[in-house]
Amino acid sequence: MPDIPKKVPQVERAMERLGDAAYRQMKERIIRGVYRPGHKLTVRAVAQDLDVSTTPARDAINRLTSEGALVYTGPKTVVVPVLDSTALREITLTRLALEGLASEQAAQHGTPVDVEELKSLQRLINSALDEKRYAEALWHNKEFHFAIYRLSGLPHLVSIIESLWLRIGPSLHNLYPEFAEEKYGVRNHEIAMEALEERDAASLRAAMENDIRDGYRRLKRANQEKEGDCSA
Amino acid sequence: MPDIPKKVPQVERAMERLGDAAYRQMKERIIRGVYRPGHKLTVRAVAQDLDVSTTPARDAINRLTSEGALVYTGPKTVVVPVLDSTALREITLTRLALEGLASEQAAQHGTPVDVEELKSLQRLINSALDEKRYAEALWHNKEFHFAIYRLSGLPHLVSIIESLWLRIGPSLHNLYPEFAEEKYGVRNHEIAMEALEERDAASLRAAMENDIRDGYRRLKRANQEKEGDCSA
DNA sequence: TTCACATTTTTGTTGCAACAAAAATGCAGC
DNA sequence: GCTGCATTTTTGTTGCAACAAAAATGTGAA
Repeated sequence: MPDIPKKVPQVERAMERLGDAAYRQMKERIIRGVYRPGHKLTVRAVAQDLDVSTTPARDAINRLTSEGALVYTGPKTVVVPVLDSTALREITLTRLALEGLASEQAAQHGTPVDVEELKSLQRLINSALDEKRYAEALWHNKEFHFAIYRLSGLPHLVSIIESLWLRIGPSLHNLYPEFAEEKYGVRNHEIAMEALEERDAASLRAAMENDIRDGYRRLKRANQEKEGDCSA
Repeated sequence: MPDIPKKVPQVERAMERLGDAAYRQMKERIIRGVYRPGHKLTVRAVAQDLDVSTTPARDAINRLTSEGALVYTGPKTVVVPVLDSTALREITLTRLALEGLASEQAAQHGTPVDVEELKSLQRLINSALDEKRYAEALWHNKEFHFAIYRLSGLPHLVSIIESLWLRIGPSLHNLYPEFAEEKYGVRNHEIAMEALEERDAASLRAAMENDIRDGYRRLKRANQEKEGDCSA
């Protein structure tokens, strides 16, 4: 008898599986730019962070890795990916295609109720910006975009777009300190809402594409400055 | 390091983790349409199938699930998703955007060597079709497409396209019996190769889009017939 | 200092057992 | 035949420990 009966831990609550919860929380943190690009993630550290055992933590890390949200830099080291300017450009290109498509489709399904919801989200963005709660502004910005994309009625597309946001999320980290000297994309959002109201697919797509390009420039600049800091 | 120390990592070849191997094999089977849509997957069955313990099997299933390649139909049941005509259309729409983009970019980077490789792949497709080895033809067809997409130099984009193929893969299962009365997309492939040779981005994109649309029609028809069988 | 090497620590992986819950099965009663 | 309910079987989840391999650290020499 190699093993003595082990003490079995009982988990009373488990509506959501621990692995899923860990995955979801990690995902949210990555999209929010909580982790600095290059940050190393270890199974045990994540487990301790989220207060679960190693199994769900490893589960979450593996899932995020096979989605490209995390990457291997060595046989035993998973890190939050560092996007160079090439990768940033590539993802932006893909975002333009996908989020442009979603916007176009959304224009055909939007209702006045949806526009109201967007306006409400925009108010949240504005007040967060006014009070310099940039992380919150960024989060509401994400919700604004996805509220539109969901209107497309194309759930597969939306989930793929989400995986793209997962990849650029870490770059937002560099944005935090000196974020948003000017209002972040407010004008584009206003145009987008107007276009949605008028069911103008081309305009909505253009507005969203503009917003994406705008964010891209901001991100590129922030990353360049960051690289400058490191090499200097 | 020009000098080689005595403790050299002899086994330089990547020791693949069991979880990764399981994931990769499952992925390949799904893309190839080995599993019938609706097929239920259990941890223990997969483990026995791939001759690993439950941990790597569960790992693979979880990863595929969070990528959308498998879906939950109950709290404890993961199945190969059944695509209805709406979902099929949505994925095709997304494929057109993404694979169209990849094709355009590929046209700008293709070399004569690449064209030769494509021709060689096309020969494999043709001979497989001639000898009615349809599964093989389908596989080479996938390689043909991705050989082009990889020329785009956009690895993120390619990996996202792969996740889309993962979602339509199961539908290919319905295609197997009466597959390919006519030659599958041969004409489109020929045009694509010609366009690549001439670095004609628009033509290459058009050819690939045509191929996708062609496959879509075929798939739609096969699925309808399948549904007809079930309800009859 | 810097480099190379040996030692220690950290870390991912894997198999397994026990549990809880879902799915399958049996069975009685109609 | 079918339906509803209780029982049995199947199944996913989770924590854990042992192991191997990689990373970190220490050490000493030039």
